[in-house]
Amino acid sequence: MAIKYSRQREAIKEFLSGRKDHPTADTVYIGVRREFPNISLGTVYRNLTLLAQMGEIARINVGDGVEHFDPDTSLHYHFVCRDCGCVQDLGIENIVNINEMATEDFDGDINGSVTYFYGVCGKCKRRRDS
Amino acid sequence: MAIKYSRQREAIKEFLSGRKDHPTADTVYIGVRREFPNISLGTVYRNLTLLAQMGEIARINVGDGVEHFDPDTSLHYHFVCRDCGCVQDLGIENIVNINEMATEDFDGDINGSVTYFYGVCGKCKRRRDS
DNA sequence: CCAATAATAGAAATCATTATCATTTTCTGC
DNA sequence: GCAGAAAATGATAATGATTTCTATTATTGG
Repeated sequence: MAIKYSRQREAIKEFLSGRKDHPTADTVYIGVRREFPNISLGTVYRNLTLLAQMGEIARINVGDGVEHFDPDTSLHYHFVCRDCGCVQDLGIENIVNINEMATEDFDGDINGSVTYFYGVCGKCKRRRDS
Repeated sequence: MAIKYSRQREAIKEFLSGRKDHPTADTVYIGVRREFPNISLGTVYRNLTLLAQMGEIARINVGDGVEHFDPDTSLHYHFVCRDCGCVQDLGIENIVNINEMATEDFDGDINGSVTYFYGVCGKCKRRRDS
């Protein structure tokens, strides 16, 4: 099944491009509808899945029951606010040797890991203080 | 809303107790049905949520779309097999200073983190080799 | 331009989880 | 033990995110 161009897929890519807020499929849907008023939610899901498979975007599952999408596929870490649920990038370095550490005393192979951080984001923190 | 004893809740706790396979709600349901043939799946979910809130068990979300439950609430790490989907405990030490590391250059507060490891479990590895 | 094949919109289906509600259990004080 | 209040249950309906289905439309290579 060779992949063919689609304007909707381009619009989805364009919508995500440069974003730092890790939108959900529904957010993408609402956003892209400005340009394609009758795009289908199914089309959004299909293309997000396709783009993730092609490695053009990343799916991130932070445990809030909804899938988020990130145009930045480079290795970096995410923070999730327990107050507002926002998902932000963190500027820390790669956690060294973590996969190798984990492989000790384990009889399978470990080739990946994912770490999420939780707490209160700056905005919610300031709102609490006031 | 004071909590009252319930035989079903005890059976659920008993079923989980000592388990290392991190069952899902459905697995617990099927298991507990041996003793309570007409327990409701809703009751299972309600009690798993309750037990997790009370800190007697842990909910774990490894990104496979289903919630898993762990009677071991101590800090430890989990491995998820990309082949069979099984979830196993890992014997590694606490990843030092990870939350403090992450807090640098971040304007909110970080007070928790979760790390999952992915790969091929021992059983699937041996099956592949043969 | 045309046929083939992939992609779409819209809707229905699926799957995990939660909510509702009438009935049953548990518990507390007599 | 017993009554009554409160919580828990079972059965089922409802929800919400995601996937699948299908007839129609768009893309593409020749």
